Amino acid sequence: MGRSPCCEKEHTNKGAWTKEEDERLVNYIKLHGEGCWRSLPKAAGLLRCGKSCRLRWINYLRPDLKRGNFTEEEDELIINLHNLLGNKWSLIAARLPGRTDNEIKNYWNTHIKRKLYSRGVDPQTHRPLTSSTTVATTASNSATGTANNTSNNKTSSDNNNSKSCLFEVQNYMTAPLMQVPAGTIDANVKAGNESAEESNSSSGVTTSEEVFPELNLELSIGLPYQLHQIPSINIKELRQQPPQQKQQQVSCEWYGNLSQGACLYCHSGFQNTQACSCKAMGTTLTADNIYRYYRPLNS
DNA sequence: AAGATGCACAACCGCGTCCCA
DNA sequence: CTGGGACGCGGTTGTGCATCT
Repeated sequence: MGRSPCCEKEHTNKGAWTKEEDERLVNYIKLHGEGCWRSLPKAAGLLRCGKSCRLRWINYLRPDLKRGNFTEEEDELIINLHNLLGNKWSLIAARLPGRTDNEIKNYWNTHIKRKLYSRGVDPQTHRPLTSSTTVATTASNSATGTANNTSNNKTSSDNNNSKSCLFEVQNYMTAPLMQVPAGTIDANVKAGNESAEESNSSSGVTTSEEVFPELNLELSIGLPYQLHQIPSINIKELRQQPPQQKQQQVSCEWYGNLSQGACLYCHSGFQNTQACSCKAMGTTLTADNIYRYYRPLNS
């Protein structure tokens, strides 16, 4: 059974937004706030579907967006986060203030992939572009074996790699966070690849229980200043909660359901064990601990 | 100067998830 | 429990601009 269309396509504009449309959208959101995207176009006098309005606002018109080129620091952060999270652009964007998932995704595809190839690193697996890789990665690397052809990488192997990456993260997360040294990615890559390849070459098979030492478990990755910000959880759903429920629901699990915040553990499918420190802390997040795991976009 | 090609990025599309009646 | 609406995400496409030939 098909889904009903999000809008009446014959009565909506498509393509590039005009300045007037932008102004209408911005003015409306300034007055009424975000949300209720389906009804927004009509209320704002726009011949657009709600989805299009939402995208235009989030990716282009939002006042807190950072303009201009990515810094070297941001580059490295994106690479590290991609190593951890795979193609979870929204999660990555949540760690980069002022950047959108779409922007990061585009930047990844146009710049960072090339940068990694030039370093001899496979952008999907974050491993050296050599043929001596593990059995587990052989299938995916067969596509990346044509390292110069990025378009060839847009195959199902990409998906497999993303899933594989997340799966690896999940495996890692079975270890308590504090037992993992907060080393740098570079150091871990250097030390880890050798041991990983060594163990793989001896066994010949990568099992789901094996770990991948090059992954950096320092989950407080982020631009430094945001770690000290006091978050302002100004989310629609939170406002709608009865007052007595608010504190109780500011929990890891609760926030894990919101795309605007990101618990790296929960979003990676990790639940209900000691490694998920935000759960272990109890149900209340504090200003001290929240930024280890979350960065609400509208903070 | 003009067409071809490549690049960057805005925008679209389809699907998954959540929530509620 | 179930079906449908709304939203968000990731992949893909379209388009304008820059560079090359």
